[in-house]
Amino acid sequence: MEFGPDVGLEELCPVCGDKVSGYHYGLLTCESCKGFFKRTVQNNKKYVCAEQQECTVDKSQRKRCPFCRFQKCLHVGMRLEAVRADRMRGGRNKFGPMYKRDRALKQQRKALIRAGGFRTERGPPLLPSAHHRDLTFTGHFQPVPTLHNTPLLVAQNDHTSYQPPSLCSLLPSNSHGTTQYQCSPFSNWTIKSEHCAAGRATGLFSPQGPRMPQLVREFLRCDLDEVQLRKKITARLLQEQKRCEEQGNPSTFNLMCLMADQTLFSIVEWARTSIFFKQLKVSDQMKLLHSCWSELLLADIISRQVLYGKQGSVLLVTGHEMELSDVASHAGPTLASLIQRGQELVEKLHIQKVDRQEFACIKFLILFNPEVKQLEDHQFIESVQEQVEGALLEYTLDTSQLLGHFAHLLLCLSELRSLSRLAEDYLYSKHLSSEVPCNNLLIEMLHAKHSWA
DNA sequence: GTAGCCTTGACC
DNA sequence: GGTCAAGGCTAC
Repeated sequence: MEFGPDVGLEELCPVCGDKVSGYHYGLLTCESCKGFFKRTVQNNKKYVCAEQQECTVDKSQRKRCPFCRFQKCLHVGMRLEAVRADRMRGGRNKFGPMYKRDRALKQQRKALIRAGGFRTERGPPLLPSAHHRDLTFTGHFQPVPTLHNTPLLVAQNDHTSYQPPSLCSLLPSNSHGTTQYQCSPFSNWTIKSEHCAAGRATGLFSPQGPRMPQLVREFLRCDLDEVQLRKKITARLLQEQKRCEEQGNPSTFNLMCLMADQTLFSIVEWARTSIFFKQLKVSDQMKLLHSCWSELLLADIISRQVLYGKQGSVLLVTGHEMELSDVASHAGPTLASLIQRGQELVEKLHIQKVDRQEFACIKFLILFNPEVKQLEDHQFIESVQEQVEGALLEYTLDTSQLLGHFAHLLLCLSELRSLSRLAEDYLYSKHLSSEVPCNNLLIEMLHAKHSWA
C-alpha cells in the first residue's frame, strides 16, 4: 500500500480547526498551534483563564485565551515530552513510528471510504472474508454455562426494594468536563493507541496472546462481566416475579421488557465507568446514551448469541435458552420480522467469527457517535470515535489479515443500527397501546428520543 | 505573543 | 538525497 506524503494534511487542526501542516508533538496540528505549544512548554508559561475555563478555541478566537488553548492542546493529545529539553534541532524523535502507523491507518480508512464501506448506511458490500482466528484472551471473563431446561427464575440474592432510577440520577453530577484536561488519561490513550506498531517492540503489547492494541485491551477491561450481569438480572427478575405473583402471573412480554430494562441499567453503568465516557460532561453523556441506548441493547443481545448462543435458540441474559421457533410462533408479524432480521445478523457475525474484542470496540463505536446533535464536546467525541476505529481496524488487520473483515463489521453495525430503530418503533407502538410496563428506564429512553423527533 | 517561513539533522 | 518533525527567526 502506498502512503502519499500528504496523508492527513487535508484534515483540520484538532485544537483550532485551522489547516494542518503536519505532525507536531504527537498529532496532526496547524503551524500556529505547533508554535504555541512549543513556546508554552519551552518557556514554562503559566496562563490564567479570565472566564470559566471553557473558552471557545477556534481559528478566529485561539489568541483570546491561551489557558484554554493549552488545555485543549493537552486534551486532544499533544505531548509535552515531544518538546525537547535540550532544544536540539532536526532529527527524529521517538514518535516517528507512531506517525507512520497513524498515516497508514488514515490511508486505510480513506481506502475504505472510497470502497464505500465506511461510515455509510447504504454502501455496497465489500468482499466477504472467510477467515479463521484462534484468539486466546486471558482476562477475567468466564463463558456463560448453558442453563437449558432450568427454571426461569432461580437465583437467590438480596431482595432490596426496587426504585426505578432515571438516567440522570444514574449519571454522576460531579463528572468533569472540559476544564480537567491536564493529566487526563485521554492523551495517554491517544499515544498508546496510535503507538501500537512501535509498541510491539517497546513492551506495550503483552508477550503472551495475540497482538492486541492497548485500547482494545482497555475496552475489554471496561466490558460488562456476563456472569455478574446474569446474576444481577436474574435476582431482579426473581424479585419482580414474586411481586407479580401477588397480582397474578406476569406476561412473558412484561418479563422481557423487565429484562431489557435491567440490561439497560447495566449498560448505563458500563458507559458511566468506561474510559473516555467518564470524562464527558453529564449533558453529553445523557445525549449520547439517549441517542444510542437501543443500539447498545441490541448489540448486547446480538453479541450474546454470536459468542455463546446455539443455532436455533435464543440465549437470554439470564443464561436461559428459548427455542427460536417457540419465540417466533408467539410473536406478531412485526416482532417476528425483527427476530428474523436479528437472526440473520447473528448468522453474519457468526460466519465472520466476530469475537469479544471486536464487540467491545463496536459498543464504543456506537456510544461515541459524533453525529448526535448539540454535543458540547463534539471534537473530543469525534476524536474518540476515530481512535476506536483505528484500534478496531488495527486489531482486525492483525487477527484476520483482511481489510474486508473490518468493512464487514461496519456493515453489520449499519444493519444493527437500522434494526434498533425498528425495534424502538415497535416498542414505542407497544408503549402507546399500554403494553409496556411503565415507570422504567426503557420508557424514559423511549420518551427522550421521541421528544426530540 | 503570534504565526508563517526557514534551518537542521536523524532516518529511510 | 529526500523526507519531515523538531527548533529558530522575524515581521506583525
